[in-house]
Amino acid sequence: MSEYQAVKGTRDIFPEEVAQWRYVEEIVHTLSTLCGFSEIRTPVFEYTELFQRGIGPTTDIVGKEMFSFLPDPKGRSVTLRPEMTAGVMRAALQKKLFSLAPLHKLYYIGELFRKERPQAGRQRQFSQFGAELLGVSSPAAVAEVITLMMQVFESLGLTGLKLRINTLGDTEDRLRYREALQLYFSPFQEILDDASKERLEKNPLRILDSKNPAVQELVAGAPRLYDYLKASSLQDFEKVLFYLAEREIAYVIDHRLVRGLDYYSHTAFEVSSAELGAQDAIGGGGRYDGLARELGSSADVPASGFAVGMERLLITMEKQGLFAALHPHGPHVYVVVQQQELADHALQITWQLRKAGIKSEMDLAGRSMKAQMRDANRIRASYVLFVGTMEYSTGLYSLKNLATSRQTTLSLEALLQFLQEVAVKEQPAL
RNA sequence: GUGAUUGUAGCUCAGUUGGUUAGAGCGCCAGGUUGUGGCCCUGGAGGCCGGGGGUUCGAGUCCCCUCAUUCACCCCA
Repeated sequence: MSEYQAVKGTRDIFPEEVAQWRYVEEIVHTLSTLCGFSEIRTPVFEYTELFQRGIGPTTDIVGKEMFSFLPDPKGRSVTLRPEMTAGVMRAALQKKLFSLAPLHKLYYIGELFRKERPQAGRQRQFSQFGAELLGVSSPAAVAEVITLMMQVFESLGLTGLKLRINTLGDTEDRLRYREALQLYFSPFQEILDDASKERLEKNPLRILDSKNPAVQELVAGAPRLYDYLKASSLQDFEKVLFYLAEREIAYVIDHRLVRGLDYYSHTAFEVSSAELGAQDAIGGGGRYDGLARELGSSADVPASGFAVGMERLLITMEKQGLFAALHPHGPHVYVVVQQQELADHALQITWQLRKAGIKSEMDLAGRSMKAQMRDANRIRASYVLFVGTMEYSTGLYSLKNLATSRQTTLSLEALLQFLQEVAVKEQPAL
């Protein structure tokens, strides 16, 4: 074991796996663009207050999971971003995007940081892709982001995902419901665990998704938010469901789905994967009409969005065998040199091939021909080009197809022409 | 933050009631074939047995501490 290892909760992604990431990222870029979203990249750290205000001081993320530090003794505290939405909204407000146009559709792929104990599907540094639709508040807008998210899953070939959806109503609805909940739970102090008691004061909605069996029994008899929704809120939700049904997106309504972040209102949703173990949420999101005001905006900027955990997505895809067809190919040509005196000549040819756009490789360690051949085989080269005294003197080179073991002798010009032709045929873009 | 789990070669793992120089398979390197790979055969390299302390004539094996891993809780992607 080496002296240094990756920091707890972080990991390295080696080339083979990077190919999987690129494949997924490609689809995210393509589909997001197709749906009219443009990419935004924001800093990995922000002033700590942004998250405190944006995510909410009662949340676990802000309460105990942030990596915060002081860049200089007199400086303001900054925090490695634990989620994306607050930063994106901040950027949009700072740039005064809404004075240019009322509506903005942004998407992102980026790294996040949360100080939690690592476990299956959970790291301290992880990645999410997501989209934010800023400036409109409507069922169509929520349906738009959900559809994009599900579209990505579908394009990747994922199956068996479960989309749960709920409505949290608007601020008024929730305020009335909140009181009802407090009234209902208050008599059961001895049944409630410590966390639930605290939530009873600060955010009683969160008691609903408690996993404590005793608490769950209570929750079963609790009043339903549904009954406290005003007609317009109910209509709003039903319209969202209508859009989903129309697009043949399967969902289940889950009245206990609350989600941990304070800024949600109306629709909230979550997608889980059976492949994931305890941390089975692969993506989630909702509508957050109040966030902009919370961040100091003088005007309302209603919004909705989603975020998908890249690592969890990749794990699920791996489990479902969706990377099987993804085999990164090696160089097109491996230049094998017979004698070390000819190594420079071989190098020169290798570079000629590369200049002609032919992916080429050569042994730089001065190993035996056998070793070079084995290497060519291992890195899955298509052809081997032999450079020996014979080739050097005649200018005619032997090219061997490793798959068929057939070998031909060609001049350098003919070689380049041939390889360029087969290269376009055999190496389609990723 | 809490609980449990596992640390022996690059990887997957053996290692008997504590007993000499710690093993296998795969991988890696070399040779068999001094101009030809995958298969096969032969050989080789590679281990502070996670780290520290203790018990013992003797510790990979037993005890304590520590670090790390993994899984779960909490919560979330």
